[in-house]
Amino acid sequence: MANYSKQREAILNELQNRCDHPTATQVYEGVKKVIPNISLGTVYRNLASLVESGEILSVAVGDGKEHFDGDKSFHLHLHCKCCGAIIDSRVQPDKIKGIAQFDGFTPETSVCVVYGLCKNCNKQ
Amino acid sequence: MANYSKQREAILNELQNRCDHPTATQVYEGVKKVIPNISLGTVYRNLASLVESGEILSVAVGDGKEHFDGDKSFHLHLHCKCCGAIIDSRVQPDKIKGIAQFDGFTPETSVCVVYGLCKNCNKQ
DNA sequence: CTAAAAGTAGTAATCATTACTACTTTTTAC
DNA sequence: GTAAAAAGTAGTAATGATTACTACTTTTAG
Repeated sequence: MANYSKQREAILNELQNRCDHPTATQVYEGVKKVIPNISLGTVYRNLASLVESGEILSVAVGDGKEHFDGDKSFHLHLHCKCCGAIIDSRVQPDKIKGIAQFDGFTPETSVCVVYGLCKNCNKQ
Repeated sequence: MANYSKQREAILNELQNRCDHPTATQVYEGVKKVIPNISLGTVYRNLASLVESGEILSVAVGDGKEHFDGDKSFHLHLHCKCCGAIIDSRVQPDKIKGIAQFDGFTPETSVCVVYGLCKNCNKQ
């Protein structure tokens, strides 16, 4: 079977055993406890391939870093522009504008991105 | 009045006169036609302050660059993982999962981020 | 078992973004 | 209007996340 390595498995495990949205560096720090001499490049490569294969999600909030999420169920990400926290919210997407009353969060703007293949790239 | 400069005005203009989602560098290239010796740092600084003041939106799709959007009305961003295109869609957010039939786009995953202030930062 | 394929560690390079400094424009107070 | 303070800018250097590269190790397929 392709795509096996204990590094890849440890990275996926690390991500599924935590409920936050770590960056590549944070995943690296965590996995190091299991595989002390793992390389940061290996973490980046495997995270990218796990996103590609749909096993994890990539969350871009605009802080210059890519964050990763092991929870693939649909939920909103509340991003605090002050402290940088990323908070999960189970509010349905059609309620985005009325989100204020939930989670003690004051929303200002929201951006939704759907990932996939456009018409042209589909043909190829 | 604070916050005035012809550079800032030209940057806002550039963004509102195009219907795509340019990066800071692309905005820089465009504004250069009006103000040839504008500095890239000035573009970054003003884009950040325009986002801060809510005059434009920042769109992070996870390609390592920050994109900007002069259209503040709510709409989805369809991001093609193959060619990198960012396509606007007027599909309502509660229809995200049924988006396939629109726009000739094949969706795989979607991530929504709401920007604002969390409970703790609200208090300060 | 053994050669090809895939994956890895470690390091160097890339590139978007930010920081910094000396200079210019705008604002404010008289 | 004018002069000092405040805000903004150009240009360059620095930072930091991510990617590329190379020699080496592990896994897979026959």
